[in-house]
Amino acid sequence: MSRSGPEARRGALTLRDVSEASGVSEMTVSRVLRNRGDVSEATREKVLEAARHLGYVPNKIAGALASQRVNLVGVIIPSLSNLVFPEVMSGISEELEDTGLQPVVGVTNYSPEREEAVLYEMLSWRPSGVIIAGLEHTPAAAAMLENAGVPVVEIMDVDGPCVDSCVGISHKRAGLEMARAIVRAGYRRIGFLGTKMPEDHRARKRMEGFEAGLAEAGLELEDREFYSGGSALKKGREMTETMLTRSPKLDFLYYSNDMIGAGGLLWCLENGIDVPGRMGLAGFNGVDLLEGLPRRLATMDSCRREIGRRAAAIVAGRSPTGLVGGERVELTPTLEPGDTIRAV
Amino acid sequence: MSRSGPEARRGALTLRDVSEASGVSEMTVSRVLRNRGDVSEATREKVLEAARHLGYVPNKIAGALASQRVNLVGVIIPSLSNLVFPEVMSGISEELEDTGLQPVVGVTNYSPEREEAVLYEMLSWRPSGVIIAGLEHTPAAAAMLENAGVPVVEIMDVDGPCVDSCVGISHKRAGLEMARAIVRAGYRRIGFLGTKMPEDHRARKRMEGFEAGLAEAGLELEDREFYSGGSALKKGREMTETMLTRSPKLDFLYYSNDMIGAGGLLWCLENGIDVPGRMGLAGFNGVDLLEGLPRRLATMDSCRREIGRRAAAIVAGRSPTGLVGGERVELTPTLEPGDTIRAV
DNA sequence: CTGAAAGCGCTAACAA
DNA sequence: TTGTTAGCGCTTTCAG
Repeated sequence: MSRSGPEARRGALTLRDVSEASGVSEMTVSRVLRNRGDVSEATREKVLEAARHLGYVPNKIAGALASQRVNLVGVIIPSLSNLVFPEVMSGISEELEDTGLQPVVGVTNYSPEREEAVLYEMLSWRPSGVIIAGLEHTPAAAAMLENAGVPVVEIMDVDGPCVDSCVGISHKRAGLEMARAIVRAGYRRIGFLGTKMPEDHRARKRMEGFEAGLAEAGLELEDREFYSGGSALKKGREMTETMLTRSPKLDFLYYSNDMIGAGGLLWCLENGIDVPGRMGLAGFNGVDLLEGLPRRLATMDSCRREIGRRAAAIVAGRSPTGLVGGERVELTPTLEPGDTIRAV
Repeated sequence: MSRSGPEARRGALTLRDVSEASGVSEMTVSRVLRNRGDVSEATREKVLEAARHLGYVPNKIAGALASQRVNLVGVIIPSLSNLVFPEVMSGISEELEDTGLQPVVGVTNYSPEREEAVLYEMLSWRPSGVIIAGLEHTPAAAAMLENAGVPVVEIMDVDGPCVDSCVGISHKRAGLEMARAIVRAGYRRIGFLGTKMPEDHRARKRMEGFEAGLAEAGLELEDREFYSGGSALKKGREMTETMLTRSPKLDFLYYSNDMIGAGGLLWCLENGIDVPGRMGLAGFNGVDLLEGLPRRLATMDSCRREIGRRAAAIVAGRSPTGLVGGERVELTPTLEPGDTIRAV
């Protein structure tokens, strides 16, 4: 409340204030504050002292306008409550740490229209790069990405064309591999449980890949169940009960994410179902929550942190490949069979 | 890659480009694009058409510098993986939705130094307001907040003095109430399990309040255990086992968050411990994951979404109180006894 | 309803 | 090593 001290004035402090207080020209003050160019130690001290004393905070808006450089990287993701995306963010932050770049997050709630709006808003701040989840965008959003004039990295998914660079895994392949492992383990009557969201393209691709994998063995999904909203763990239970009531002969349940898979696992154990003997289970993502469950749910690691790191490296111009854009990085998720798939 | 179309040029499009393309002055183009001032329908159409055609994205940096207004609200939180903070973010986003303001997140990883740095960075973009978790800051950070010249809302906690406004719950009180409920239910030999982080002031305050509540009944904590890092669910299990091995006579375990509490619950159930008869359990936060567990863990709702909403309302100048800063909003968490505290 | 001029606070480029 | 001069792209203000 106080607004006291030397800063009690309309508007924030400017370089000029520091310049006057230190008796050094604005330009030199600017240099000191940016550690640019040669400045004598004496002057440097004077300036720093004055700036500190006044409590000067540089105006990056003006700086950015003048220098045409913005140390921001826009990161556009569907959700923060998904658990997966905060991990991607960690990877990005880690990699950006000592580059001087700062991530700025925008959340779309899996809505293409929100994505378009968020992207527009971000680009209007002229960031140094954009990292955006997914390969599917509205035409307008795609056009913006196309014309952004800065590195654009589409992450999470590599099943499709990308605007500039992409880093992710093939969700089709992930589904396919899981299906093969399941078939190999001898399961034959398989159900799928997932999200209802039509905009969750990656979950959709996993299911498609999964079905393709089953098809190789002449199998088809025997049942499906979808949910939206609410506690995923609870939904996992409920869906599992629903499905097994409807299709009691199933011997495997493939969940589109670990959280509902965990719910299903708990339900099966409580109901005395022999897992993985009578019933096999698998999820997707490799979240660390699984480590605390009574049994380790089979899953497939989605390489989230690594995806974040690699994407950030590209934006920061530090990609190990040395390329400057137009990169396509496909990471390989590892199957973690856990305790819920029979050993072959 | 392509950089094709009318935008294939160095640097991004400017108002001038739209002006030239539409034959309307820059000033009027600006008015159209901001819906400001009266513009004839004909002119408006021409401008919009040209802007759309070119793919013009306004430069907010220049706009902000000229207008001295930035539609950004800085939000500074300790972590994104904590589950709690994404929910606060949702509350903030919801409330800001139709205000024209946009939240920008900064993450501190519970480090005061990081907080200071993140705050500095944010303020250098001259946001319209700041929402920051916690009441404890470095002196420099406190000074920056003090002199920010915009609304500052400290959230999550109200146990202490705040710079401008604050919205949260009393964690001391939360701990106190929980202790009373536990004592009332007849438990007497109580252990505490929590995070090791010395910078988690709210967890610390809950523990202090909890001990004060026990003291009212002439009780003391009989044992404590702390963790850091790793899967919280798993840590909850491990700590529970450790503690019950060390102090087998305990009859209640109070966890500093729901996730480790859930781990503890699972461990107890698997080990045939009668919950809540032989052993009572409680966590904190009221996360919806609890709904999917075999038994409902006792917890206390931390009002996260509401905290986000109220804080955002203050920043947006929409607070129901009509005050302009200097507000102190204490929310009241509700105790949810679940199935892990004996009925009285 | 539309336009011209001035300048937001800073930095690039050049001069001293 | 330091200072001066021009803007960055937009909006404010004021004049038509």
